[in-house]
Amino acid sequence: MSKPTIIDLAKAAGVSPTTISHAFSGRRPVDTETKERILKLAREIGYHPSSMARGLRSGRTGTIAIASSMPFSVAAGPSRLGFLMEIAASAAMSALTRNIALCLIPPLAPESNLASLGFDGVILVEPTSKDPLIAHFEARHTPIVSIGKVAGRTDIPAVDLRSHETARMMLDHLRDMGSRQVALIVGAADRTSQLETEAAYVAFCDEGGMSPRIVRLDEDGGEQAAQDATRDLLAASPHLDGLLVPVDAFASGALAAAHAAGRRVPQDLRLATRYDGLRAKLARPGLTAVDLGLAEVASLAVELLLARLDGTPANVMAPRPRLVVRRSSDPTAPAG
Amino acid sequence: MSKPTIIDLAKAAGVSPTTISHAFSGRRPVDTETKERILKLAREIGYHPSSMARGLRSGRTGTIAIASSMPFSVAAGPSRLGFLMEIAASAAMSALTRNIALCLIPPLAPESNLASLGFDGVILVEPTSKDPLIAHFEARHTPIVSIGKVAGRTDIPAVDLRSHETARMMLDHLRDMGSRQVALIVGAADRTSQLETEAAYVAFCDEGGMSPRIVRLDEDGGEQAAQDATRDLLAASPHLDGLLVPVDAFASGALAAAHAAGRRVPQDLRLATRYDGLRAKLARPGLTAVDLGLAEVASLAVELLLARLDGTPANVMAPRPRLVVRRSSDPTAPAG
DNA sequence: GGACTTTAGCAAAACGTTTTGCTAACCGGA
DNA sequence: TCCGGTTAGCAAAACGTTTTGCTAAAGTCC
Repeated sequence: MSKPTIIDLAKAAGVSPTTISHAFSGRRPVDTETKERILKLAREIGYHPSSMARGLRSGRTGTIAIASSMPFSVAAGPSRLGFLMEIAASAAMSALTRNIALCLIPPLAPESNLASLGFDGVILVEPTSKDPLIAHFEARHTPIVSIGKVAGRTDIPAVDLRSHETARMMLDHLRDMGSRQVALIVGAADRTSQLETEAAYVAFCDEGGMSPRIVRLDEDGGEQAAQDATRDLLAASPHLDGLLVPVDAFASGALAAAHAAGRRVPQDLRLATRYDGLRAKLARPGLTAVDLGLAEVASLAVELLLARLDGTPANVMAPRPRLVVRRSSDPTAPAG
Repeated sequence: MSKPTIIDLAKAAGVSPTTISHAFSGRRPVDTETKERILKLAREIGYHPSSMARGLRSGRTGTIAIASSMPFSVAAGPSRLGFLMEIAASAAMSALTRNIALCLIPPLAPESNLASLGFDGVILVEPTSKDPLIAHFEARHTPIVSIGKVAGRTDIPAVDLRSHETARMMLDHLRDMGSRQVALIVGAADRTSQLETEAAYVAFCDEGGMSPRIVRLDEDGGEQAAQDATRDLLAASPHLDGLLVPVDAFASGALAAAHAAGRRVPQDLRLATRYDGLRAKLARPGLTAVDLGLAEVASLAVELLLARLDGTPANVMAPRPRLVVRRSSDPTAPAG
């Protein structure tokens, strides 16, 4: 006996398929007693409406996707995985409560294979402005929303990650803790979070009369690249006493370089990073970081996408970021 | 202009829909020249076959799911997230190369909402033998494969994680490094990996004339529970000089407790854990762990599920686990 | 130059829903 | 008794594919 269809159920209940459909969808009134009989019977024979047949009729697959185009070494390596997956897990929950399945599009998915899959919409995590995934889905008329605004693309609804505010919060904190010469180590891609961070940093330097020192690293390089760059930076600029390193993998590398160079953290050199993931928590000393409220960000992104599917998109703000102070910047912070 | 259908393309190419279908699927020969014309035209007008229509006809959704029933605090908290997500990311890649989408079923998904989603099959990550997810999908006739065998369920095709071998490898290593009294701290659920680890441990103790000392912890407790339990354990058994702690979150806690109790790791107390994730790498000292080859495990699971869908399931072995020795057990291991 | 086989393609019937009229029965009011 | 309105339900047409026979036309063999 294969899966029962709406016809089987209709026969069993002695009504027409139409009535079954209405009983489930509620789009037309059905006699209460009949409806209950139908639902009970459905449970008994194990009937579940076929998502494909429904989708074919309604034009929706009931499936959305989430993707990040980060380089694989950053995205799938341990460093970025946390960030992306923390979002994905929350988004999946959020979607599921609306009877929508969330698919994972792995980084570097060969475009050709994406083609045949049908998603109602897609969430892009911090795409760059020229991201191939944007082009891909736009060509396919798949609605996009992004987590983090896309530079120059105001037409893509986004959850604003407040990166300017986040950066400013960290910089002010470093200053309050005593740093007078802060450098910035950042990824080279033109993600909005990095652009806004740079802007906030330049403004910060301006106000404090510092000369800005920005190091841009290829995201592919990961921890090791950051360690090398930081070694050189510290050698060239011995007066540095603060380091803003938004990418957590880079922060790990910077911390290692600081140790190697004999700088005491946080006494000689204060460090802060953006994503408050496992890396920040487990580093010694723990890395001062920012709680971005990713669970809520993910929920907002799902809601935003659904709103977009219904034709009423409206940009939305991430929850206010919250500084998590640890020993990498504040010697009085609790250990652990 | 809405999405072009096979009919539009057929008209444009001056052939019947049948021919289009064959041109794409290759199930019947089509004149090479005609086929090329069709494919070219398809690209031009932006035709993509509808996955739903296809699915409706063929009975496949082209979507598989991956789920873990780990308690949320363990699964979605930073501790287990790495393990699950490392698998999920690889599985997604693997599925995508076969034109299949991988959906994420978040831990603790309310069953009611799972109901309406149609998956061709599902991969369960280390389910317990009485896992509600198993019951759920079996009731729905959704084919299941699991990563890690399911105790008492030889009918569920599984990727054998070789947990007995893995445990033995770690125990032998601890002995070789000088441990004479090794305790085991393990999760309380009846996952095969834990059962096999216990069995291996008991056999190991037997051979070496040790009296086994097993602490079973509720997986919900996370790092803190492990820290508390380890504190008590070390106080009660001061002669302990080795600790096998397969769950990496527990291992973090155990390490903290060891430090707090003034035990030097690895000189007084050697420690090993199973999953070689961020935790093991970042701990100080680094935790000796096992490279389980999760990327390959995930691929195997996808292949296994696909084989099961085609009716030819056959259990399969994970790649041979590989010990990653770090300072938590071997003082001569390289730092970092 | 027949009798086969191969090749290239078409028509039509599924697949399991949702949606859109439509009908028949019933109700209350005038 | 008739009329408008409500209620409960049905029949049939989509939705966009894949699949199964079928038909011509062309090639192959003796």
